Amino acid sequence: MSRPEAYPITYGVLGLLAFWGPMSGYDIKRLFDHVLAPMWSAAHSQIYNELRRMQDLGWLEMEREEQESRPDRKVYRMTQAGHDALAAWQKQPPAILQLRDELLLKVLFGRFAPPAALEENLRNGIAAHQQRLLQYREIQQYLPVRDTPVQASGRPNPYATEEEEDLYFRLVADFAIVFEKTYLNWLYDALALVSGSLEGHEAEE
Amino acid sequence: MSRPEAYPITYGVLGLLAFWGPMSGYDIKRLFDHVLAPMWSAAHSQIYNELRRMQDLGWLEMEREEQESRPDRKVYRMTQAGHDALAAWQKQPPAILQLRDELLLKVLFGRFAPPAALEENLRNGIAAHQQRLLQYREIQQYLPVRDTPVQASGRPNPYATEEEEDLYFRLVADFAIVFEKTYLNWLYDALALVSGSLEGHEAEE
DNA sequence: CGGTTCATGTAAGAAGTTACATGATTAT
DNA sequence: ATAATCATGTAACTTCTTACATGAACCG
Repeated sequence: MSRPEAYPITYGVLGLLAFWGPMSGYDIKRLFDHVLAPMWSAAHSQIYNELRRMQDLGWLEMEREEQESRPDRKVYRMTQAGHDALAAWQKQPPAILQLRDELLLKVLFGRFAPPAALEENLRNGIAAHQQRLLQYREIQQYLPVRDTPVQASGRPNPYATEEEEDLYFRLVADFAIVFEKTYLNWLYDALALVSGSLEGHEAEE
Repeated sequence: MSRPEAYPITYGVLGLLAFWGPMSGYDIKRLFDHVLAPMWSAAHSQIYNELRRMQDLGWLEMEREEQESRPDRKVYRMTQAGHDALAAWQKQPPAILQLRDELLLKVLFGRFAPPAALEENLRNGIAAHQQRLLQYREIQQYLPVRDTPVQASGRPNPYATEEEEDLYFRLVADFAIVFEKTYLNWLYDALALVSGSLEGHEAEE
């Protein structure tokens, strides 16, 4: 076991299955887009790969649901080995975050940017991150609550607002929001320094 | 030109060459580790690949410096095409940041963690990011200033403290610091919620 | 005597993106 | 009409990490 058999993205998929119960790759892709992205995105191709990988590892079982006029749904369900793997992953130390932000890289070498270019990139960054902040605030209001009990063939219900709330989802949503605020405030400052313009803005508390 | 011929990491290397003047892959690796990491790290193998790629693109010229008892140094120098490429890159819109933080993922699925595991991961995260904050504060005090004029065979001097300071390096260093502070404060809160312990800490202003 | 620095590279694998591919249904 | 949704997959490529490989010099 010197090389790991699974990777962060694998456990992202596994965690969603653990939380919401059995579902198809297509369902997982939608959850990824709503719950994990933009924190951690995944293409559908990658999700299907991870599902097959975990099936091979014995962490998931697949059941084919036949449908008329549409491709069969392949519904994946965790095995005991899958639950064990998820818990074992939680005991391993995570890699330390690398930001790898292209905008930051462009600012770093801003000395070599045509004057208008950096300013435009900063403005676009502000627009994009303002939108994200709004997105996160919406997610925060509709925090996911799993169906209880989870049913075999039931579709996941990511946006139920009643029942118990998950402390951990709340924590991560909070982080996403403070991060975006911090980033936005820095972007405003950077833009002001670069362009010497811009008066009022609205990210800080 | 539907597919790009170069990528963020390519311009990371190119920007360092633009700033500090001609140097070898080995020199660039050291600069990466001090200036860009932990914001954006690169293995030496990757840097050597990027150098060859850019040489093929005509963005760099290589000159071999012979040495006794050591492998030759290959010193890379930017061409006009290289300068043009760097400026052109600055005009392209950057990809929006994805955090992809494994610790965040583990917190998100904290419900499936053995109680002590999450707490330990949070504590280790705090230690790691405290160390980073210190690192960034040191870097901030020794902000890089390029040699003027840049000399053909001169070794780069990343830690000169006299002469003009670069506004953009300062901006990025500032961001790194506010980011680490924000993250640390969140980690403290998360740990407090998860473990119900921990009184005093020292990241907030 | 052992570890770090100097200096370069190859190879393999794992991670992630984008494009290609199909085809019916449903909503605007 | 046409776009989005449902539903799955393959292929190609880029990105990034880790391991393998060599070998002298220098510092403690």
